[in-house]
Amino acid sequence: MAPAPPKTAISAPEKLRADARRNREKLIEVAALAFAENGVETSLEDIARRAGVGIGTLYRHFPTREHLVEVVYRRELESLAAAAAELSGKHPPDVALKEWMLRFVGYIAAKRGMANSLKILMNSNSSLFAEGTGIIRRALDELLKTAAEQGLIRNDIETVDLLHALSSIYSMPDSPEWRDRSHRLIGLLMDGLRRGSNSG
Amino acid sequence: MAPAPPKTAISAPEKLRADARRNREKLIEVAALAFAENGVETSLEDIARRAGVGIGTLYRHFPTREHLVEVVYRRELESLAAAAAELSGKHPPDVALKEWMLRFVGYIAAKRGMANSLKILMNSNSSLFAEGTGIIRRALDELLKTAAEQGLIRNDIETVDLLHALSSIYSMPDSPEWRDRSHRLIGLLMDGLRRGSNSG
DNA sequence: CACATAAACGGAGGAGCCTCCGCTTAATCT
DNA sequence: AGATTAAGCGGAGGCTCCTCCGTTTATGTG
Repeated sequence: MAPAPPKTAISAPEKLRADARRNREKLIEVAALAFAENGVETSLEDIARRAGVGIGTLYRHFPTREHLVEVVYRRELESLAAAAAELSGKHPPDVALKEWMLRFVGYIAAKRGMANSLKILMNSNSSLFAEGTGIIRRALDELLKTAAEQGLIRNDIETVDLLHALSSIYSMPDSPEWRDRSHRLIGLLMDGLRRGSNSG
Repeated sequence: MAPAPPKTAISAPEKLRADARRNREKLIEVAALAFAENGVETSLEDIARRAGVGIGTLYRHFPTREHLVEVVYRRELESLAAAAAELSGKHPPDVALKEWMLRFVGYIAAKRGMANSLKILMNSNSSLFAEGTGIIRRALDELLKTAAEQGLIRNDIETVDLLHALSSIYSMPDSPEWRDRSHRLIGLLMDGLRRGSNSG
């Protein structure tokens, strides 16, 4: 029996010709927009068109719709995680934490419309989901640790619990007030986090 | 809030024009064959063609592929259940029971190839699955009861346990011997069932 | 039987999926 | 720089999906 090839090609661009890499990036970029606008059911031909490449090129890079969705999804999570480090460099730890939570919540809210499609994806590739939450958890973990070390927040908080609290806005009705609500939620959480810290 | 309409139109043909009913029946019949041959992914246009109707007619009767699959699936289970009564009329209870088990096993085996598609269907409409197992369970229940009453088999057997034992061939590799194996399995089960009966 | 009419038919058409393969071009070699 | 070549491109083409609507027909009525 031949050894099974890896089940998912985890977006390993490696050695691509310059034009190929350009097209690939452009496709991911356009796809991210399109998915956000119209959900993961958006026509692939449309994405190719908007990216200015032929449909054949799209399919060469991403053999199935799922491949493309997966890469886009991973990108977004990674950039969300990267934002944590970036914010840490620009703000005091507690402010960085709050800012990041705001971004997180915004990201989650944007995904609300495609809940169904996402669930299907997660179902068919649950390792992706596990990986995704791992990435995010580590980012938040780092933010919490830094803030706690400087005594700006308490240090007895479980990262996953906070993550869970934040994720609750996912199930919020799609009203125009979601932004206000989520801001209040984050304010509340920050208050709770500061309570009991050295400085509180 | 308006009362939600029934989620699945449980194949209620009711008052259809004669030609409409004919077409509907023909479509179901052809679809059953096609699904058995090529799985539930068979082209719907092909099914319409083979049934001698236009594609529009197919879609009028079955708005989605799932509707069609559901109706076919239910038909098959119902006819399997009906076979129980029929066999009871033709054979002594224990023979009827054995015959029916053979049919059941044959039916299950036929579905093995489309395990994946079926799982998807079940997922999206689990009440259908529940109903299906209910129908079958009742049929087997009746067979067991009759045979037990006449002292041909023991009476301390749980229907669901027997059903479970029979279903095990579902996971049998698709070898050419599956028929022999399933016959041996049924022989074994029958022996077990007779053991401890009044006549044994 | 003939007529009216609502029910049902059916297939053209627009859109998307995905593959295949002749053409283009970036990268490499001399 | 020019030649070589394989990596990459892209869109035509074959297929399916599903809708829409002009045409046909079953059926109840006079």
